[in-house]
Amino acid sequence: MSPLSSYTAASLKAELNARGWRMTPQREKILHVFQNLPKGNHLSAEELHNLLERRGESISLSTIYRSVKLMARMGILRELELAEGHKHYEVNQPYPHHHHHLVCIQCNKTLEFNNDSILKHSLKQCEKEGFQLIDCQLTVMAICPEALRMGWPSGLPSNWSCSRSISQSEPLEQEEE
Amino acid sequence: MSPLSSYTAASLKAELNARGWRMTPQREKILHVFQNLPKGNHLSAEELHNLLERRGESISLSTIYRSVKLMARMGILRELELAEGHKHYEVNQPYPHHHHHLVCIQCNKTLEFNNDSILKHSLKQCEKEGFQLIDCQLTVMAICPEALRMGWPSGLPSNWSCSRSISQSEPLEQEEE
DNA sequence: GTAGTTTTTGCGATTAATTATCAATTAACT
DNA sequence: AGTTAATTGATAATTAATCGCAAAAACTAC
Ligand SMILES: [Mn+2]
Ligand SMILES: [Mn+2]
Ligand SMILES: [Zn+2]
Ligand SMILES: [Zn+2]
Repeated sequence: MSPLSSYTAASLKAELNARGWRMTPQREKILHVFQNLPKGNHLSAEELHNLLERRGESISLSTIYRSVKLMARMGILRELELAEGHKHYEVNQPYPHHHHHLVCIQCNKTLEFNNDSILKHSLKQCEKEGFQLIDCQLTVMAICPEALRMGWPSGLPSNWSCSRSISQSEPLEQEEE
Repeated sequence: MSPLSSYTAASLKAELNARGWRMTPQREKILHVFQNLPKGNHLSAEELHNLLERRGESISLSTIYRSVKLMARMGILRELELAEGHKHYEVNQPYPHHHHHLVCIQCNKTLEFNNDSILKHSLKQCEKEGFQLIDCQLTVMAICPEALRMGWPSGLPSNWSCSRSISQSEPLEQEEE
């Protein structure tokens, strides 16, 4: 099984067993949900729990938490810290399907984008320091067009109002000494 | 006050008052701690609280939480999601002092590194989507040399063991169709 | 500087996400 | 089929962070 291909129920079982762990219907269902999740979607433990509940394939919340954590540690899922106070998960698609996230800190709208050079820079830094790269996540915190149209930052109810954010017209070419 | 310079107690007060908010000894003390924090250090709310406690300048934990959140929203501090289950803060040094983080997911050792092109890529993506950039954080999750020497992943007690992490010898040049 | 107004603080209580405990169940191996 | 150890589900516990409120303090205008 190539590290660039997707997990199947069979390959998940194989990897679990190789570590002395077990395949279960719960783990298979969870894998299935993530494999069929439309591109650009992310699920929190709670959301995954509700989704399965609605489908009549209920799994206890404890098991949900345990499973996504395990699958993240195995490299099957990616654990994301977006801007909502809880973790989100998605299938971990290694290079070249690796992507990053643009998040509106006002409304939590999240867009994905591909950029291979970020992985390249991360690898370079790892090599320089003798680390072994596992994953890299660029999170771009920004304000979406909708929030801008609504008058961000002044026209907003006790929310973000950054007055010294990095200017979009800042010079960006030269290296600092 | 240039957006590229550091905040002083006076400029903090000016910015607070401009928004109808108030300067307090608590906020001044917290600013002072971050301004004198050695490069590469980050503080959680709890750690900041303890640090001030030890110096005999005790501030209630509620106020600590409120203050760092406020100063992050003002753009004075940067709110970091590293690998420890709680937020860390550092002074927000805009370009060209902007930096990113290489984190060992095994021991939480954190190294900083500069890389202007990441900010450039983030800006490009923001412009493409019509967003206004506030901050961007590349978090590189990896295994440090120490953990590797200890035999990661097999020689580790019920911890991370990614078998399909992005290989360091993967081809990285071509674009996907 | 004093008074008035509004924000801020400190305390305790509260929420929300996640983890721990443990008996009952079940997957894997022989 | 029987043995063994991992896993589940239910519940309790933990932890980071927020909330409500009365007292204290900062700004503003006299
Ligand atoms: Mn994604
Ligand atoms: Mn830093
Ligand atoms: Zn938005
Ligand atoms: Zn380490």
